[in-house]
Amino acid sequence: MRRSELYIKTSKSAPADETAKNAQLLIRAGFVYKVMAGVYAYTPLGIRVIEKIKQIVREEMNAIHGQELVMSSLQRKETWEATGRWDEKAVDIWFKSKLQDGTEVGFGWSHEEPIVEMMRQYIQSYKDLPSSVYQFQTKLRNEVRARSGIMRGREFVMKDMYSMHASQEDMDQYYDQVIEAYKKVYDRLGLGDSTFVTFASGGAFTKFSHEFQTICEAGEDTLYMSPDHSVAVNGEVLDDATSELGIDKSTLQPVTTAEVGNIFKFGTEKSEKMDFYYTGEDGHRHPIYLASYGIGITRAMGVIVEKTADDKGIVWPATVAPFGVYLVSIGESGSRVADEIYQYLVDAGIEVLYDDRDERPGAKFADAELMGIPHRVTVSDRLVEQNMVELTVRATSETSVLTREDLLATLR
RNA sequence: CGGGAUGUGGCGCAGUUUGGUAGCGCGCACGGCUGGGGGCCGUGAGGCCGCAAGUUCAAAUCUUGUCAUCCCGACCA
Repeated sequence: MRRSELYIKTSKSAPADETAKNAQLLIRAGFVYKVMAGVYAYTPLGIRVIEKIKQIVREEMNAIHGQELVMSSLQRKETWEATGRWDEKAVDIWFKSKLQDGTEVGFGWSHEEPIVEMMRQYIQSYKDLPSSVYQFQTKLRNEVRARSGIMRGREFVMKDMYSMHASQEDMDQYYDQVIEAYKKVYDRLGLGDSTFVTFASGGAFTKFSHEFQTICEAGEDTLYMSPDHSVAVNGEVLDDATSELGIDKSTLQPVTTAEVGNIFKFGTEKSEKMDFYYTGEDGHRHPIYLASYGIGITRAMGVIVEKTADDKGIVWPATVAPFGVYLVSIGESGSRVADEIYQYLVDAGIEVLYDDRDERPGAKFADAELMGIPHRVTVSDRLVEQNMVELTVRATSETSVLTREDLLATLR
């Protein structure tokens, strides 16, 4: 894409009403637009990152036989009444409204109950199990207080998956498979080294859940970790979990983390409440074992920014960067040759953001760095004389002068 | 929902204490110079000073209300 055709404009200053680093940088670099507190729109640049993250998650969920679908944002009151969660005393983050005929509806903050209600239509026999479905959905949550930029909004993109099983053993086995899939996801997002599976509060249906927590100063949680990182417990269940695991609490050290995923087993409790049963080989009806698995897509995006940014701006891992290359043209012959290089790289399947604007070099360099594109390729008059191009790595500032063939080989 | 702070061209800010006809930087438009780190010069466009009521000859400035935003806390499947 040519920069001259991209409407995005970068800014030297961050908006005064944002203090979160992720929001400041994402707004300055033109990835997001703030609509109101906790609500952000994503620009053409921003959705490229979201789609990259989603695709990684999609591939890993498909690999464990998850089937993608999309539920609705509008939900029925009756769907939630069976489990008592329509009540605002049970769930205090509901957005609710009414149809013109007075019918009450809710805006989806979760899709647990709606998924069960829908799957009931399709799953009746042990032959239909196990099954696992997932979606990417914009969740709407009426949080009393939004904060931390895109890390905790009232509207955010989440991947939620639900698995259904005939037995506890089958659910447990699949649950462990999901943990491994999640680890692959966080590895690919560049967060693997700092993300840990932790014991956390189980909420309404189980005693403990597992959270995927990434060490991040901007996070809201406190994790207690053993020195070898083999045990990680969320502060909210520290006493319970350590006694259950037989661990001396004083050996664990606190770190600030951000929750980037949460998985939990419902067992059969929710199925029983929602009349979600299957007929077994024995001809009798049995409740279905359910588990649920979430990944905050937009939150992960915010965490990546928080963790990788330096004083010049964002530093996207190559796996989620909106473009692989930021191509800078300098001077007249530089621009002419940059046009060629652009076509050359695009034809080779490389995603290039080509800064073809009539701007001074410094402005282009600053934008390349602020936007966090992994590689900057510079084509200037003086490089054209040598028939060479320059490659600069965003993360390390390492610079090399190459032929265009070597450039392509390096980028691949 | 409790506590604190802030709302002034698209963005960042000054002006409010001591009321007197709104200013700076960035950005934007036009012209020129420049051309490897957000460069320079000139000209110009753009503002119901969050909104509403009140005090006053006169309100960005004082009073009251209200809305919004941020931070801390509580909350957070």
